[in-house]
Parts: sequence; C-alpha cells; structure tokens
Amino acid sequence: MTSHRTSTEPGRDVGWLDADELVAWKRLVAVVELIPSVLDAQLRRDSGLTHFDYLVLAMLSEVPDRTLRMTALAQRTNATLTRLSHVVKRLEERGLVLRFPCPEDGRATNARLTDEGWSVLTEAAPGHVTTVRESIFDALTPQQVSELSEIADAILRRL
Amino acid sequence: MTSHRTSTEPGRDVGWLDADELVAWKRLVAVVELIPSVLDAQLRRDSGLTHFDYLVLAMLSEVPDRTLRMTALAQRTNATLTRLSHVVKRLEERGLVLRFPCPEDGRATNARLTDEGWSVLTEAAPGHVTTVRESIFDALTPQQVSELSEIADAILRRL
DNA sequence: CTGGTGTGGTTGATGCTTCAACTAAGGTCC
DNA sequence: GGACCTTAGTTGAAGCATCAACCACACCAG
Repeated sequence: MTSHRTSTEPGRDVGWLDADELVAWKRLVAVVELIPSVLDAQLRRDSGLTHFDYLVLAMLSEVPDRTLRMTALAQRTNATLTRLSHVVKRLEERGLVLRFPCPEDGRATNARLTDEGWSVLTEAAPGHVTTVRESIFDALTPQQVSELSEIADAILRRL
Repeated sequence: MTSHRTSTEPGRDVGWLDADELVAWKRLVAVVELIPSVLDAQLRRDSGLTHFDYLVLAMLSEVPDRTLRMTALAQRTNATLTRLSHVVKRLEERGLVLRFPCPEDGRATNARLTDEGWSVLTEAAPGHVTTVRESIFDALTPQQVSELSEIADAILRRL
C-alpha cells in the first residue's frame, strides 16, 4: 500500500511512487527505524544516556561557556521545546546540566553543561563514535559519504 | 564532541570522524530525527495512525490472505516482537486487525488485516504518499534517489 | 514419555515523547 | 500605562517504546 502501480511507465507520476522510489523509500524507512535503536542501545548500555541526551550534552560542549538558551538548544537538536524541557530537567537532576534564568531576557532559560556533564560526555564519546563508524561509515565509500551528505542536505531544506 | 580533530589530515583515522564524515553525520542525524516526526504528524492528524501503525497495516495488505505470523510481521517492519505485540493489540481493539492462533504451530499467532483495517489503510494511503513525495522525493534528482537506495542498502547490510 | 532447551509471544512496570493547557515576560499600539 | 499579542518555557496527563519476566508449545535426547 505504498504504490498502486507496479512500474514501467514513463514520465513522472505525481500521485504515487515509481518502482525505484519505492525501493529507496522502503530502505530509507528501515534505516530511519534502525539507526536510532542501535545508537540508543549502545549509549544506554555503556553510558546510561539516550542518543538525544548525548546530543544535548554534545551541543552544549561545542559552544562558548558551554551555555545555550533552551530555544537555541532545541533548534540544534531538532527537537521541540517541550521534549527538550523534560530532558534537560532530568539531566539537571542527574547533575549533568545546570539551568538558570537568562539575564538579558526574563522569559528565557539558559542551560549550561556542568563539569560532571562534560566528564560523562567525554567518557561516552569514544564508544559512541566507534558505533557510528562501524554501523554507518565503514559500510560506505568516501564517494557515498559525499553523496549522502548532499542528499541529506537536500531533504533537510525541505523540512 | 563528535570529533577531537578538526580536519585536513590525510589517510583514514580509525578512531574519529573526519570533517566530511562529520558533516554527513550531523545531517543524517537530523534527517533521522525529523522524518519520523513529519510522517507521524501527518498520519496522526489525518488518519489517527502512527507511522508504525501504518507500516503494520501496509505489510499485511501486501501479503496473501492479508495474514502474517507475528515474527514475520516484526521482521518486515524492523520492530521487536514486544513492540509489535503491543501495537497489534491496540489495532485489534480498534478492529483494524484480527489475531488468531496459528494452526500449524501452537506457539505462533497470526495477524490478519480486517476489511475495516483495509479501508482505513486505503483512506490513509494517498495523503501519506503525498507527504513522502513532497518531503523527500521532490527534493531529490533521480540520480540521487538511486544513490540513496544504494547507500541505504549498504547501511542496512551492516545492521 | 520425561527432562531440557529453544522458539513464539504476551504482559506489566518504567521511561520517554507528545499534546494541550498554562504562567510569565517582552513588545506594541494607542 | 493598560489591553493585547507574541515569545519562552514549564507542567501534567496520556500514549508509545523498552526491558525483564514470564507462559506455552515445539523439539530433541535419552
């Protein structure tokens, strides 16, 4: 129930997916389903973090003062503010992150990576990178990495 | 905290990601995060289904008798048996799917798509396909679709 | 035909995500 | 300097996924 047509028709069918697109789509759906579970499994097992936890810590670690406004952090992690708020609350309870009101804007909240959070992140990073390398990049040629980069970029500009 | 090196070093660094890989990875992570939310949002809004619900119904619809064993269905949807069991239970409560013991193997359970389920699926399909086309394939050239297909296939064989 | 092991599947508790509702502060218009 | 809209963020309830434990049947060995 992804296409009502089998294939072999010339031209671009606006309504449905042609055979090549259908194959690509099924594979992409599988990838999009499996990648998060692989990353989550490794990070939870080895570091007690979800992949999203890791992303939040990583984004803070790359930034001056290790501090970002919640909205900025949400943008960088491609998450809703609601989701981020819940996650940062849990990270704060674990001492990995500190929240404090933003001096410039009374509505805003800043999140800062603590030393403890930095330490957890640096311990988690090597295993995570190894997983990424082994499960993704070792399967691709440099040419394919470059193609993937372009394709992902094109898709992102649509979303 | 995805790479400790900036770039520009020749050769293949086993431990970390080089600059090209890092860019590709960040984009891929974003895609993998955003695609499910786009699909879920559209399907929930228009049809009251999650994308995974849709996938389950779609897999059943493509098969003789519209019937599959739970394990086979789990493989086709890239899900754990636990997850599938919960979802099929909910779908059964909504009358979209029927569960019954497998005659050949007393341990196994068959799941069959009901007429109601078929009808919900066929009503959901056009909107879903449109979303897929607009958010993914309209952004890609036929060449890129083919590259994506190969890349996803290579990754899947690793997982 | 009994005991042991592996397979197929379900369940309940827990944790994360989402949705709707809400508080509070900034900006604007007059 | 209120009335009003927008922006920033939080909260609680409900839904979905995951994990560990479990039951039931199949299969095999002796």
